[in-house]
Amino acid sequence: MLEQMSDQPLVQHEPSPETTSSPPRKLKCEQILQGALTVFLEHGYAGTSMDRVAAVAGVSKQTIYSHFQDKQGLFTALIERMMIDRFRVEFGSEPLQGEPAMLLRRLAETFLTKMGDAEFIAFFRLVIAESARFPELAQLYTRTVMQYGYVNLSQYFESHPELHIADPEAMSRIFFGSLGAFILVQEVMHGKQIMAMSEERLIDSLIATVLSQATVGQVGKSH
Amino acid sequence: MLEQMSDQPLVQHEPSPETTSSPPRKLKCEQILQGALTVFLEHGYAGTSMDRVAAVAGVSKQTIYSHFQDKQGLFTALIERMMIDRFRVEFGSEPLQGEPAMLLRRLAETFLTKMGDAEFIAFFRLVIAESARFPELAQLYTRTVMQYGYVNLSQYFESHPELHIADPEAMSRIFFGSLGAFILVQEVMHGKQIMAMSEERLIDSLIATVLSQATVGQVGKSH
DNA sequence: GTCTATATCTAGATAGAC
DNA sequence: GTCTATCTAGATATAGAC
Repeated sequence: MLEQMSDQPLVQHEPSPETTSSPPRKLKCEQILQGALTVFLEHGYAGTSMDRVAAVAGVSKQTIYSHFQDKQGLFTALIERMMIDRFRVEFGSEPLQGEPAMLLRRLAETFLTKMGDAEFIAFFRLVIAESARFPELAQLYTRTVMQYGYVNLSQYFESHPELHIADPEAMSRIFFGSLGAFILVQEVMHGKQIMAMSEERLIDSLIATVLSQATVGQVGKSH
Repeated sequence: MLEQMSDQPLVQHEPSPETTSSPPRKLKCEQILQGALTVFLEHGYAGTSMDRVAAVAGVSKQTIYSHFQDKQGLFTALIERMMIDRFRVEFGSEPLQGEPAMLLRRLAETFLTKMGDAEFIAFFRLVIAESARFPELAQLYTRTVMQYGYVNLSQYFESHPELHIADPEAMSRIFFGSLGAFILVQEVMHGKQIMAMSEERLIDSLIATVLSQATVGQVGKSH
Protein backbone atom coordinates (compact mmCIF):
# COMPACT_ATOMS: atom_id res chain seq x y z
CA MET A 1 0.00 0.00 0.00
CA LEU A 2 2.17 2.86 1.26
CA GLU A 3 3.65 3.40 -2.16
CA GLN A 4 6.56 5.77 -1.75
CA MET A 5 4.16 8.66 -1.21
CA SER A 6 5.57 10.89 -3.93
CA ASP A 7 6.34 14.47 -2.88
CA GLN A 8 3.05 16.28 -2.80
CA PRO A 9 3.10 19.90 -3.92
CA LEU A 10 2.64 20.89 -0.31
CA VAL A 11 2.19 24.48 0.64
CA GLN A 12 5.68 25.52 1.62
CA HIS A 13 4.93 29.22 2.10
CA GLU A 14 7.57 31.35 3.77
CA PRO A 15 9.71 29.16 6.01
CA SER A 16 8.94 30.92 9.29
CA PRO A 17 11.05 34.09 9.44
CA GLU A 18 13.80 34.95 11.96
CA THR A 19 13.78 32.39 14.70
CA THR A 20 14.76 28.97 13.50
CA SER A 21 13.95 27.29 16.79
CA SER A 22 10.15 27.67 17.01
CA PRO A 23 8.36 25.13 14.86
CA PRO A 24 5.95 26.52 12.22
CA ARG A 25 2.61 27.46 13.62
CA LYS A 26 -0.07 27.91 11.01
CA LEU A 27 1.84 25.99 8.41
CA LYS A 28 0.80 22.62 9.77
CA CYS A 29 -2.82 23.50 9.39
CA GLU A 30 -2.32 24.33 5.73
CA GLN A 31 -0.35 21.12 5.24
CA ILE A 32 -3.14 19.13 6.80
CA LEU A 33 -5.79 20.76 4.65
CA GLN A 34 -3.74 20.27 1.51
CA GLY A 35 -3.12 16.64 2.33
CA ALA A 36 -6.73 16.08 3.26
CA LEU A 37 -7.81 17.65 -0.01
CA THR A 38 -5.63 15.30 -2.00
CA VAL A 39 -6.87 12.18 -0.24
CA PHE A 40 -10.54 13.10 0.07
CA LEU A 41 -10.75 14.09 -3.59
CA GLU A 42 -9.27 10.77 -4.61
CA HIS A 43 -10.95 8.35 -2.20
CA GLY A 44 -14.08 10.08 -0.98
CA TYR A 45 -15.10 10.57 2.63
CA ALA A 46 -15.51 7.00 3.86
CA GLY A 47 -12.60 5.79 1.75
CA THR A 48 -10.20 8.21 3.36
CA SER A 49 -8.27 7.23 6.47
CA MET A 50 -6.75 9.66 8.88
CA ASP A 51 -3.52 7.69 8.66
CA ARG A 52 -3.32 8.40 4.99
CA VAL A 53 -4.12 12.06 5.41
CA ALA A 54 -1.38 12.31 8.01
CA ALA A 55 1.09 10.57 5.72
CA VAL A 56 0.29 12.70 2.68
CA ALA A 57 0.24 15.89 4.72
CA GLY A 58 3.56 15.00 6.29
CA VAL A 59 2.35 15.35 9.86
CA SER A 60 1.42 12.95 12.59
CA LYS A 61 -2.12 11.87 13.20
CA GLN A 62 -2.27 13.53 16.57
CA THR A 63 -1.39 16.85 14.98
CA ILE A 64 -4.49 16.57 12.87
CA TYR A 65 -6.60 15.89 15.93
CA SER A 66 -5.12 18.92 17.67
CA HIS A 67 -6.31 21.14 14.81
CA PHE A 68 -9.61 19.49 14.01
CA GLN A 69 -12.10 17.80 16.24
CA ASP A 70 -12.49 14.62 14.21
CA LYS A 71 -12.75 13.31 10.68
CA GLN A 72 -16.09 14.99 10.09
CA GLY A 73 -14.75 18.29 11.36
CA LEU A 74 -11.74 18.07 9.08
CA PHE A 75 -13.91 17.21 6.10
CA THR A 76 -16.48 19.94 6.57
CA ALA A 77 -13.81 22.55 7.29
CA LEU A 78 -11.95 21.53 4.15
CA ILE A 79 -14.98 21.54 1.88
CA GLU A 80 -16.28 24.81 3.24
CA ARG A 81 -12.92 26.46 2.72
CA MET A 82 -12.66 25.12 -0.82
CA MET A 83 -16.05 26.50 -1.72
CA ILE A 84 -15.46 29.91 -0.23
CA ASP A 85 -11.78 30.48 -1.04
CA ARG A 86 -11.33 28.56 -4.26
CA PHE A 87 -14.50 27.83 -6.16
CA ARG A 88 -16.75 30.71 -5.26
CA VAL A 89 -17.99 31.95 -8.54
CA GLU A 90 -16.54 35.16 -9.84
CA PHE A 91 -18.70 35.87 -12.83
CA GLY A 92 -21.51 36.29 -10.38
CA SER A 93 -19.96 39.09 -8.39
CA GLU A 94 -20.74 42.01 -10.70
CA PRO A 95 -23.65 42.76 -13.02
CA LEU A 96 -23.30 41.25 -16.44
CA GLN A 97 -23.25 43.48 -19.46
CA GLY A 98 -22.47 43.42 -23.13
CA GLU A 99 -23.99 42.29 -26.38
CA PRO A 100 -26.13 39.20 -25.66
CA ALA A 101 -24.54 36.67 -27.99
CA MET A 102 -21.05 37.69 -27.00
CA LEU A 103 -21.86 37.78 -23.32
CA LEU A 104 -23.51 34.38 -23.32
CA ARG A 105 -20.63 32.86 -25.24
CA ARG A 106 -18.08 34.27 -22.88
CA LEU A 107 -20.15 33.15 -19.92
CA ALA A 108 -20.48 29.62 -21.30
CA GLU A 109 -16.80 29.32 -22.12
CA THR A 110 -15.78 30.59 -18.70
CA PHE A 111 -18.17 28.18 -17.06
CA LEU A 112 -16.93 25.18 -19.03
CA THR A 113 -13.31 26.09 -18.46
CA LYS A 114 -13.79 26.38 -14.74
CA MET A 115 -15.81 23.19 -14.45
CA GLY A 116 -13.53 21.30 -16.81
CA ASP A 117 -10.59 21.62 -14.47
CA ALA A 118 -9.61 18.20 -13.14
CA GLU A 119 -9.58 19.29 -9.52
CA PHE A 120 -12.96 20.92 -9.82
CA ILE A 121 -14.42 17.79 -11.37
CA ALA A 122 -13.18 15.73 -8.45
CA PHE A 123 -14.50 18.32 -6.05
CA PHE A 124 -17.89 18.39 -7.74
CA ARG A 125 -18.05 14.61 -7.65
CA LEU A 126 -17.20 14.60 -3.96
CA VAL A 127 -19.86 17.14 -3.03
CA ILE A 128 -22.50 15.12 -4.86
CA ALA A 129 -21.21 11.87 -3.41
CA GLU A 130 -21.57 13.18 0.13
CA SER A 131 -24.77 15.13 -0.44
CA ALA A 132 -26.72 12.53 1.51
CA ARG A 133 -24.37 12.40 4.50
CA PHE A 134 -23.59 16.13 4.40
CA PRO A 135 -26.65 17.84 2.92
CA GLU A 136 -25.64 21.21 4.32
CA LEU A 137 -22.41 21.10 2.32
CA ALA A 138 -24.32 20.44 -0.87
CA GLN A 139 -26.55 23.37 -0.06
CA LEU A 140 -23.54 25.53 0.69
CA TYR A 141 -22.25 24.62 -2.75
CA THR A 142 -25.52 25.72 -4.24
CA ARG A 143 -25.38 29.04 -2.44
CA THR A 144 -21.71 29.90 -2.88
CA VAL A 145 -20.82 28.37 -6.21
CA MET A 146 -24.02 28.37 -8.19
CA GLN A 147 -26.63 30.79 -6.94
CA TYR A 148 -24.90 34.04 -7.88
CA GLY A 149 -24.50 32.87 -11.42
CA TYR A 150 -28.17 32.04 -11.71
CA VAL A 151 -29.29 35.30 -10.14
CA ASN A 152 -26.98 37.48 -12.19
CA LEU A 153 -27.92 35.92 -15.49
CA SER A 154 -31.57 36.25 -14.54
CA GLN A 155 -31.06 39.92 -13.84
CA TYR A 156 -29.30 40.35 -17.15
CA PHE A 157 -32.25 38.78 -18.93
CA GLU A 158 -34.64 40.99 -17.02
CA SER A 159 -32.72 44.11 -17.92
CA HIS A 160 -32.84 43.17 -21.61
CA PRO A 161 -36.53 42.98 -22.47
CA GLU A 162 -35.68 42.95 -26.17
CA LEU A 163 -34.59 39.34 -25.69
CA HIS A 164 -38.22 38.47 -24.93
CA ILE A 165 -37.35 35.95 -22.32
CA ALA A 166 -40.61 35.11 -20.63
CA ASP A 167 -39.14 33.56 -17.50
CA PRO A 168 -35.59 34.78 -16.84
CA GLU A 169 -35.02 32.52 -13.87
CA ALA A 170 -36.13 29.43 -15.74
CA MET A 171 -34.00 30.40 -18.72
CA SER A 172 -31.04 30.85 -16.42
CA ARG A 173 -31.59 27.29 -15.24
CA ILE A 174 -31.72 26.07 -18.80
CA PHE A 175 -28.50 27.86 -19.67
CA PHE A 176 -26.36 26.75 -16.74
CA GLY A 177 -28.17 23.44 -16.45
CA SER A 178 -27.28 22.47 -20.00
CA LEU A 179 -23.65 23.36 -19.44
CA GLY A 180 -23.43 21.69 -16.05
CA ALA A 181 -25.06 18.52 -17.32
CA PHE A 182 -22.62 18.50 -20.20
CA ILE A 183 -19.68 18.50 -17.80
CA LEU A 184 -21.35 15.94 -15.61
CA VAL A 185 -21.88 13.50 -18.45
CA GLN A 186 -18.71 14.13 -20.44
CA GLU A 187 -16.18 14.55 -17.66
CA VAL A 188 -17.48 13.36 -14.33
CA MET A 189 -19.11 10.26 -15.77
CA HIS A 190 -16.52 9.75 -18.50
CA GLY A 191 -19.09 10.05 -21.25
CA LYS A 192 -16.84 11.85 -23.70
CA GLN A 193 -15.31 8.55 -24.77
CA ILE A 194 -18.65 7.06 -25.74
CA MET A 195 -20.82 10.06 -26.54
CA ALA A 196 -18.49 12.66 -27.93
CA MET A 197 -19.61 16.20 -28.58
CA SER A 198 -17.58 19.37 -28.81
CA GLU A 199 -18.18 22.25 -26.45
CA GLU A 200 -18.59 24.52 -29.46
CA ARG A 201 -21.61 22.65 -30.78
CA LEU A 202 -23.36 22.80 -27.45
CA ILE A 203 -22.57 26.47 -26.95
CA ASP A 204 -23.65 27.44 -30.45
CA SER A 205 -26.98 25.66 -30.11
CA LEU A 206 -27.50 26.95 -26.61
CA ILE A 207 -26.96 30.57 -27.56
CA ALA A 208 -29.09 30.30 -30.68
CA THR A 209 -31.84 28.73 -28.64
CA VAL A 210 -31.76 31.18 -25.78
CA LEU A 211 -31.76 34.15 -28.11
CA SER A 212 -34.29 32.80 -30.58
CA GLN A 213 -37.19 34.63 -28.96
CA ALA A 214 -35.33 37.86 -29.63
CA THR A 215 -35.38 37.04 -33.34
CA VAL A 216 -39.10 36.47 -33.15
CA GLY A 217 -39.42 39.82 -31.46
CA GLN A 218 -37.41 41.54 -34.18
CA VAL A 219 -39.47 39.97 -36.91
CA GLY A 220 -42.56 41.08 -35.08
CA LYS A 221 -41.23 44.61 -34.67
CA SER A 222 -40.36 44.88 -38.33
CA HIS A 223 -44.06 44.84 -39.18
CA MET B 1 -23.70 1.36 16.45
CA LEU B 2 -25.72 -1.73 15.61
CA GLU B 3 -28.95 0.09 16.22
CA GLN B 4 -31.67 -2.54 16.36
CA MET B 5 -31.57 -3.09 12.60
CA SER B 6 -35.23 -2.28 12.01
CA ASP B 7 -37.06 -4.80 9.87
CA GLN B 8 -36.11 -4.07 6.31
CA PRO B 9 -38.75 -4.63 3.64
CA LEU B 10 -36.89 -7.70 2.56
CA VAL B 11 -38.02 -9.66 -0.42
CA GLN B 12 -40.01 -12.46 1.10
CA HIS B 13 -41.29 -13.84 -2.21
CA GLU B 14 -43.16 -17.11 -2.14
CA PRO B 15 -41.91 -19.21 0.75
CA SER B 16 -40.57 -22.08 -1.31
CA PRO B 17 -43.48 -24.29 -2.45
CA GLU B 18 -44.01 -28.01 -1.74
CA THR B 19 -40.89 -29.37 -0.14
CA THR B 20 -40.19 -27.74 3.17
CA SER B 21 -36.87 -29.49 3.57
CA SER B 22 -34.78 -28.06 0.74
CA PRO B 23 -33.58 -24.53 1.49
CA PRO B 24 -34.41 -21.88 -1.12
CA ARG B 25 -31.99 -21.76 -3.99
CA LYS B 26 -32.11 -18.56 -5.97
CA LEU B 27 -33.95 -16.72 -3.27
CA LYS B 28 -30.84 -16.05 -1.26
CA CYS B 29 -29.25 -14.32 -4.19
CA GLU B 30 -32.21 -11.98 -4.48
CA GLN B 31 -32.15 -11.34 -0.76
CA ILE B 32 -28.48 -10.46 -0.94
CA LEU B 33 -28.96 -8.08 -3.84
CA GLN B 34 -31.92 -6.41 -2.17
CA GLY B 35 -30.01 -6.00 1.07
CA ALA B 36 -26.94 -4.77 -0.75
CA LEU B 37 -29.05 -2.26 -2.63
CA THR B 38 -30.47 -0.84 0.58
CA VAL B 39 -27.10 -0.48 2.25
CA PHE B 40 -25.09 0.72 -0.75
CA LEU B 41 -27.70 3.34 -1.63
CA GLU B 42 -27.62 4.67 1.90
CA HIS B 43 -23.91 4.50 2.75
CA GLY B 44 -22.06 4.42 -0.54
CA TYR B 45 -19.47 1.87 -1.58
CA ALA B 46 -16.71 2.47 0.96
CA GLY B 47 -19.20 3.18 3.72
CA THR B 48 -20.88 -0.19 3.29
CA SER B 49 -19.67 -3.21 5.22
CA MET B 50 -20.30 -6.77 4.23
CA ASP B 51 -21.47 -7.45 7.77
CA ARG B 52 -24.19 -4.88 7.39
CA VAL B 53 -25.24 -6.21 4.01
CA ALA B 54 -25.47 -9.68 5.49
CA ALA B 55 -27.53 -8.44 8.41
CA VAL B 56 -29.94 -6.43 6.28
CA ALA B 57 -30.23 -9.22 3.72
CA GLY B 58 -30.90 -11.73 6.46
CA VAL B 59 -28.13 -14.11 5.42
CA SER B 60 -24.67 -14.89 6.70
CA LYS B 61 -21.60 -13.25 5.33
CA GLN B 62 -20.27 -16.48 3.94
CA THR B 63 -23.42 -16.89 1.90
CA ILE B 64 -22.66 -13.61 0.21
CA TYR B 65 -19.15 -14.77 -0.60
CA SER B 66 -20.48 -17.99 -2.06
CA HIS B 67 -22.59 -16.00 -4.52
CA PHE B 68 -20.22 -13.14 -5.26
CA GLN B 69 -16.47 -13.06 -5.46
CA ASP B 70 -15.92 -10.06 -3.21
CA LYS B 71 -17.29 -6.65 -2.32
CA GLN B 72 -16.41 -5.19 -5.71
CA GLY B 73 -18.09 -8.08 -7.47
CA LEU B 74 -21.24 -7.66 -5.43
CA PHE B 75 -21.31 -3.94 -6.08
CA THR B 76 -20.77 -4.10 -9.80
CA ALA B 77 -23.25 -6.94 -10.22
CA LEU B 78 -25.83 -4.99 -8.27
CA ILE B 79 -25.35 -1.72 -10.13
CA GLU B 80 -25.32 -3.42 -13.50
CA ARG B 81 -28.52 -5.26 -12.72
CA MET B 82 -30.20 -2.09 -11.50
CA MET B 83 -29.33 -0.26 -14.68
CA ILE B 84 -30.45 -3.00 -17.01
CA ASP B 85 -33.49 -4.35 -15.18
CA ARG B 86 -34.84 -1.32 -13.39
CA PHE B 87 -33.68 1.98 -14.76
CA ARG B 88 -33.13 1.28 -18.41
CA VAL B 89 -34.99 3.99 -20.14
CA GLU B 90 -38.24 3.06 -21.80
CA PHE B 91 -39.09 6.18 -23.71
CA GLY B 92 -36.04 5.43 -25.78
CA SER B 93 -37.16 2.06 -27.03
CA GLU B 94 -39.52 3.16 -29.79
CA PRO B 95 -39.49 6.12 -32.16
CA LEU B 96 -41.09 9.22 -30.73
CA GLN B 97 -44.05 10.72 -32.44
CA GLY B 98 -46.77 13.26 -31.90
CA GLU B 99 -47.28 16.98 -31.94
CA PRO B 100 -44.00 18.62 -30.84
CA ALA B 101 -45.18 20.64 -27.85
CA MET B 102 -47.24 17.78 -26.51
CA LEU B 103 -44.51 15.25 -27.07
CA LEU B 104 -41.84 17.34 -25.41
CA ARG B 105 -44.08 18.03 -22.44
CA ARG B 106 -44.88 14.39 -21.99
CA LEU B 107 -41.22 13.50 -22.38
CA ALA B 108 -40.16 16.09 -19.82
CA GLU B 109 -42.80 15.06 -17.32
CA THR B 110 -41.94 11.39 -17.68
CA PHE B 111 -38.27 12.18 -17.26
CA LEU B 112 -38.79 14.27 -14.14
CA THR B 113 -41.13 11.72 -12.62
CA LYS B 114 -38.66 8.91 -13.14
CA MET B 115 -35.68 10.88 -11.88
CA GLY B 116 -37.63 12.36 -9.00
CA ASP B 117 -38.17 8.96 -7.43
CA ALA B 118 -36.30 8.73 -4.13
CA GLU B 119 -34.62 5.45 -4.98
CA PHE B 120 -33.49 6.70 -8.35
CA ILE B 121 -32.03 9.83 -6.78
CA ALA B 122 -30.00 7.72 -4.39
CA PHE B 123 -28.95 5.48 -7.26
CA PHE B 124 -27.94 8.44 -9.41
CA ARG B 125 -25.94 9.88 -6.53
CA LEU B 126 -24.19 6.57 -6.01
CA VAL B 127 -23.21 6.16 -9.65
CA ILE B 128 -21.72 9.65 -9.69
CA ALA B 129 -20.04 9.12 -6.33
CA GLU B 130 -18.27 6.01 -7.60
CA SER B 131 -17.59 7.27 -11.11
CA ALA B 132 -13.91 7.67 -10.25
CA ARG B 133 -13.49 4.22 -8.71
CA PHE B 134 -15.83 2.51 -11.19
CA PRO B 135 -15.67 4.51 -14.40
CA GLU B 136 -17.06 1.64 -16.44
CA LEU B 137 -20.25 1.68 -14.35
CA ALA B 138 -20.71 5.39 -15.00
CA GLN B 139 -20.26 4.70 -18.69
CA LEU B 140 -22.72 1.85 -18.54
CA TYR B 141 -25.19 4.27 -17.02
CA THR B 142 -24.62 6.62 -19.90
CA ARG B 143 -25.21 3.88 -22.41
CA THR B 144 -28.18 2.10 -20.85
CA VAL B 145 -30.04 4.89 -19.08
CA MET B 146 -29.28 7.99 -21.07
CA GLN B 147 -28.07 7.35 -24.56
CA TYR B 148 -31.29 6.01 -26.05
CA GLY B 149 -33.17 9.05 -24.87
CA TYR B 150 -30.66 11.37 -26.49
CA VAL B 151 -30.58 9.44 -29.72
CA ASN B 152 -34.33 9.10 -30.05
CA LEU B 153 -35.04 12.75 -29.37
CA SER B 154 -32.35 13.65 -31.88
CA GLN B 155 -34.02 11.47 -34.47
CA TYR B 156 -37.36 13.05 -33.71
CA PHE B 157 -35.87 16.48 -34.29
CA GLU B 158 -34.29 15.30 -37.50
CA SER B 159 -37.56 13.89 -38.79
CA HIS B 160 -39.29 17.20 -38.10
CA PRO B 161 -37.46 19.76 -40.22
CA GLU B 162 -40.24 22.27 -39.67
CA LEU B 163 -38.86 22.72 -36.16
CA HIS B 164 -35.73 24.24 -37.70
CA ILE B 165 -33.43 22.69 -35.19
CA ALA B 166 -29.96 23.28 -36.56
CA ASP B 167 -28.18 20.69 -34.43
CA PRO B 168 -30.56 17.97 -33.19
CA GLU B 169 -27.98 16.22 -31.07
CA ALA B 170 -26.95 19.40 -29.31
CA MET B 171 -30.58 20.33 -28.77
CA SER B 172 -31.20 16.93 -27.30
CA ARG B 173 -28.41 17.60 -24.84
CA ILE B 174 -29.94 20.94 -23.95
CA PHE B 175 -33.34 19.36 -23.38
CA PHE B 176 -32.30 16.45 -21.18
CA GLY B 177 -29.40 18.35 -19.70
CA SER B 178 -31.66 21.08 -18.38
CA LEU B 179 -33.99 18.54 -16.84
CA GLY B 180 -31.22 16.40 -15.40
CA ALA B 181 -29.45 19.39 -13.91
CA PHE B 182 -32.73 20.48 -12.37
CA ILE B 183 -33.08 17.16 -10.57
CA LEU B 184 -29.43 17.23 -9.58
CA VAL B 185 -29.67 20.65 -7.99
CA GLN B 186 -33.16 20.44 -6.52
CA GLU B 187 -33.23 16.85 -5.31
CA VAL B 188 -29.77 15.31 -5.17
CA MET B 189 -28.15 18.42 -3.73
CA HIS B 190 -31.20 19.50 -1.73
CA GLY B 191 -31.45 22.80 -3.54
CA LYS B 192 -35.22 22.97 -3.55
CA GLN B 193 -35.22 24.30 -0.02
CA ILE B 194 -33.02 27.26 -0.90
CA MET B 195 -33.63 27.82 -4.62
CA ALA B 196 -37.20 26.79 -5.21
CA MET B 197 -38.63 26.49 -8.70
CA SER B 198 -41.57 24.48 -9.94
CA GLU B 199 -41.17 21.84 -12.58
CA GLU B 200 -43.87 23.54 -14.60
CA ARG B 201 -41.92 26.76 -14.99
CA LEU B 202 -38.86 24.91 -16.19
CA ILE B 203 -40.81 22.74 -18.61
CA ASP B 204 -42.78 25.66 -20.02
CA SER B 205 -39.66 27.70 -20.69
CA LEU B 206 -37.79 24.70 -22.02
CA ILE B 207 -40.47 23.81 -24.55
CA ALA B 208 -40.95 27.40 -25.64
CA THR B 209 -37.20 27.72 -26.09
CA VAL B 210 -36.69 24.50 -27.97
CA LEU B 211 -39.58 25.21 -30.32
CA SER B 212 -38.87 28.90 -30.81
CA GLN B 213 -36.98 28.32 -34.04
CA ALA B 214 -40.11 26.72 -35.43
CA THR B 215 -41.98 29.96 -34.79
CA VAL B 216 -39.31 31.84 -36.66
CA GLY B 217 -39.75 29.44 -39.52
CA GLN B 218 -43.53 29.88 -39.54
CA VAL B 219 -43.26 33.64 -39.55
CA GLY B 220 -40.85 33.36 -42.41
CA LYS B 221 -43.16 31.01 -44.28
CA SER B 222 -46.17 33.28 -43.81
CA HIS B 223 -44.54 35.88 -46.02
C1' DG C 1 2.59 21.68 19.62
C1' DT C 2 4.22 17.74 17.76
C1' DC C 3 5.51 13.09 17.66
C1' DT C 4 5.59 7.81 18.88
C1' DA C 5 3.02 4.27 20.63
C1' DT C 6 -1.15 2.19 21.70
C1' DA C 7 -6.12 1.06 22.80
C1' DT C 8 -10.37 -0.43 20.88
C1' DC C 9 -13.04 -1.69 17.34
C1' DT C 10 -14.54 -3.03 12.81
C1' DA C 11 -13.31 -4.07 8.08
C1' DG C 12 -12.96 -7.85 4.27
C1' DA C 13 -12.30 -12.41 3.68
C1' DT C 14 -11.87 -17.49 5.11
C1' DA C 15 -12.17 -22.24 7.78
C1' DG C 16 -14.74 -25.77 9.13
C1' DA C 17 -19.25 -27.74 11.15
C1' DC C 18 -23.75 -29.32 9.45
C1' DG D 1 -25.38 -24.27 0.39
C1' DT D 2 -25.61 -22.16 4.61
C1' DC D 3 -24.19 -20.85 9.12
C1' DT D 4 -20.92 -19.85 13.27
C1' DA D 5 -16.52 -18.72 14.53
C1' DT D 6 -12.20 -16.69 13.42
C1' DC D 7 -7.97 -14.51 11.18
C1' DT D 8 -5.51 -10.40 9.96
C1' DA D 9 -5.25 -5.83 8.62
C1' DG D 10 -6.49 -1.29 9.06
C1' DA D 11 -9.87 2.08 11.00
C1' DT D 12 -10.75 6.19 14.51
C1' DA D 13 -9.27 8.18 18.34
C1' DT D 14 -6.32 8.83 22.52
C1' DA D 15 -2.18 8.63 26.03
C1' DG D 16 1.97 10.13 27.22
C1' DA D 17 7.00 11.48 25.99
C1' DC D 18 9.60 15.59 24.42
